[in-house]
Amino acid sequence: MNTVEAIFEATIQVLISDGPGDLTTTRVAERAGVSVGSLYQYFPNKQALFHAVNERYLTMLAERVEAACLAHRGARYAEMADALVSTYIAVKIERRDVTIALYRAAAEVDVAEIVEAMSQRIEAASQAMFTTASDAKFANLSTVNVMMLNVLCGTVRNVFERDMSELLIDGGLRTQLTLMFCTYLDAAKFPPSEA
Amino acid sequence: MNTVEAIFEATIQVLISDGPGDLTTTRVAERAGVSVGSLYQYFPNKQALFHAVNERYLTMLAERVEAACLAHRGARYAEMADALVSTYIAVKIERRDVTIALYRAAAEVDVAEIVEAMSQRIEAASQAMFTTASDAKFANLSTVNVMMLNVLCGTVRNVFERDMSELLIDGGLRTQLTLMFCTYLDAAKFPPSEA
DNA sequence: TCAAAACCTGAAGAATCCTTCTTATTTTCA
DNA sequence: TGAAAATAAGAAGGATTCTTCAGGTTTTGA
Repeated sequence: MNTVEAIFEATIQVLISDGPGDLTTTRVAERAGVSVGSLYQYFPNKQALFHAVNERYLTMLAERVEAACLAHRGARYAEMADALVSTYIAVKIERRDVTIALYRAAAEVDVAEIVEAMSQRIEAASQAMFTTASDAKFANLSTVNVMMLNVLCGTVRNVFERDMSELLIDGGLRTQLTLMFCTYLDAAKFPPSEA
Repeated sequence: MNTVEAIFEATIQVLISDGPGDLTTTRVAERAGVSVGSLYQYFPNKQALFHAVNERYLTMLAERVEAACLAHRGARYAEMADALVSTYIAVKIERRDVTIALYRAAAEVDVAEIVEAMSQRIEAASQAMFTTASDAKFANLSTVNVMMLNVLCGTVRNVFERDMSELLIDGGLRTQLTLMFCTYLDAAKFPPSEA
């Protein structure tokens, strides 16, 4: 394994086992099996390393969601909602420990910028998808779309941070969130469905 | 002002201006206009101070939500949803800087316990309220209720941390979240409304 | 082959930070 | 009033941490 790769992985492992408060250059180097000096050969400082790890993870997340949105253009809106929710949760659940570790570390000001950038990528991809829904047009899609993504990201984070395993393993979160989005989208449909 | 009170307020101010990473006993004492020695007269260590500040804030939040839930028993479920959303957002928006500062500081393991305890208080109060809805019974209220609160807490946090001012000032967050809950509750109603 | 470049090492400097402890001041209350 | 208790002050100890640097080892490529 590459030295840089080892450092990346070690950073995540330290984050998982010791938390962001105990993420020290010494510990990362030790875990990566290299010296502190080597670490500073590739990263100008601790902050840069931390930034890189977060950027990598969030970029991967954004790409996966973008791909899913692209793949569901022209589908029915209920399928779109399910795809969005399912993909997002799937990525997050794939490496649960990493997900939780990075959620905890997200407090740093530095990370906020990355989160913002990736949020906008995802929002754009999602909105582009819903615009092509085969069975509905939406009145104020922009607002609705922003809401859904805030709800999706926020709720998933909350569930992970509270470690509500039941909701994750039995798919309850996915099912309920999809249902919620479907009813919400239905209400935003244009022209409105007669009730 | 009390010394303890001054220390509490100073802690929040340091959290707001310098962030949780630079929350030092020296800085807090300085800002509070007391010596470090005095700080340690009231709190055994920095952690305890931090814990106390968070507990105080979250307890207040829980109490306000509980009161709102109690006040809306027997109402229509749409009104309940609005009350829940409105109250929660109102409390969070009242002192926006404090809200944001504590969100950022919530990464500490110590805080997770308090968050969990308060979440359960709020969940219980909310469920008790929705049980008394005058215009509907809900099939699996427990699941629906847990979902709504995760969505509420998660989404609001997301919006604050991303600093999406538009959604807060024009009431868009409140309106949309309430609408989403109403459509969701409507789908969970028993017996189901004919579509 | 062999010099230059790249890479690695780990001790040490410089800067903080948490916490304690001794001393001083103020308040309590008998 | 006056002594005991409570409160306050802030310098200093002890422990970490980030980062640099001088000097080795390995790889490259001509």
